[in-house]
Amino acid sequence: MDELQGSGVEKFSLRAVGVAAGVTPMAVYRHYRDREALLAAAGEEAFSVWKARAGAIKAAQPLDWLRRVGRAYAEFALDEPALFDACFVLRTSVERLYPADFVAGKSPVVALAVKRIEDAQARGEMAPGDALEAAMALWGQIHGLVMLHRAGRFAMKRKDYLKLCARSVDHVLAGLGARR
Amino acid sequence: MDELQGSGVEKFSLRAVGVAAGVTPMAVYRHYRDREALLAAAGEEAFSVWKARAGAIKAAQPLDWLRRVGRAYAEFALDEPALFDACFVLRTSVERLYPADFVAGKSPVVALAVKRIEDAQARGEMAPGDALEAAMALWGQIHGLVMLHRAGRFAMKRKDYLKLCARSVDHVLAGLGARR
DNA sequence: TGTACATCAGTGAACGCGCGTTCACTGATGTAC
DNA sequence: TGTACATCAGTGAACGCGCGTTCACTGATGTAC
Repeated sequence: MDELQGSGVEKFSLRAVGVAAGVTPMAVYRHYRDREALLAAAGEEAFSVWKARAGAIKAAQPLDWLRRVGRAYAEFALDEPALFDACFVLRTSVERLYPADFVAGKSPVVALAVKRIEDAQARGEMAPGDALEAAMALWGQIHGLVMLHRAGRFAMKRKDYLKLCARSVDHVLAGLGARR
Repeated sequence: MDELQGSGVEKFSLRAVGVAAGVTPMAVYRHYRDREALLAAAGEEAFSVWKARAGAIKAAQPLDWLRRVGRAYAEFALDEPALFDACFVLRTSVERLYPADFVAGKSPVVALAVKRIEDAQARGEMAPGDALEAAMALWGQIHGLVMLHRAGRFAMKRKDYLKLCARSVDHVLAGLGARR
């Protein structure tokens, strides 16, 4: 994980991992079938880091929670780009498929978001509608801004970038009939 | 370009390009300084394909134009994933930086979008506000859904996926105070 | 309690692969006088 | 009009590199009798 975080997904080789672990690259094969299996395991670990970050968010109001998780998503991408890639960019990791797997609640964070959206809708703080689709719109928004950032499109200070993200997420929330 | 479209960005090697062109890989060096220069040139070409697609959109109403260009963006990603990557994912291509380069109108399609948004605002069809930031929110939305699709998150027919994208873009437009 | 053996983590050399790039070259085409 | 030379596109062998993976191995640790 240190090696993944430090050098990124592209440089993630068995040799590099071996050096980082103070061990011969071949030692990896004692624990994982091959490179793919190791990367999948690293992806699981990376995802649990994201889950911990998302799980640490406490907010009384559903809309606040949604805003904060959006911010946490962007911060995760800025702080741990390699882990973010392992979670949300690489195709090798265990992917959840829209809509089936999300309806089934297999994506823990999306499931939480759907719940908050349904809460907000029940309270009259958001317009009624497909909560899962609303969650995907919010995810899509923050994911897009993050990927554009990753592609080097933003020349902004971290703080300003995060504010821009927040305003964009607010636009989506407003479009979903959110109050305020 | 055939090789890029056919095999994707990852497999884009001088050797593969040589084979595709019916020529020795070394022949490339007669025309380009190195691999990076060739890829940059291919990126330019890819971007002109996107510009042509975007330029072909004719719409009387600004909001219609914005919806259609969003759809065209998703279709471009689905039809020509490698060209899309060369335009919007790779860091090697000539990147425009937000906000400076976009304010200066260096990104032709974003410049068009800003113009339409300003038109719509002037007509009272959108709420007043920072037009460039509105354009980035729209771009972010469609880009995010495209990148999630690229990461294998959607198990949907093309048509249904495009409809989902359209609904998400509409949410953003609604959040930006668009009529209808 | 002591011995034989299995299990285990890790080693180190070597393999074949595809890559970008170097180098000296060939042969055709254009151009100046 | 003919010749000498420069320019040009492309060749083919070779380089060093990092990669995943194979193979046979070593030496320590655990365990059964």
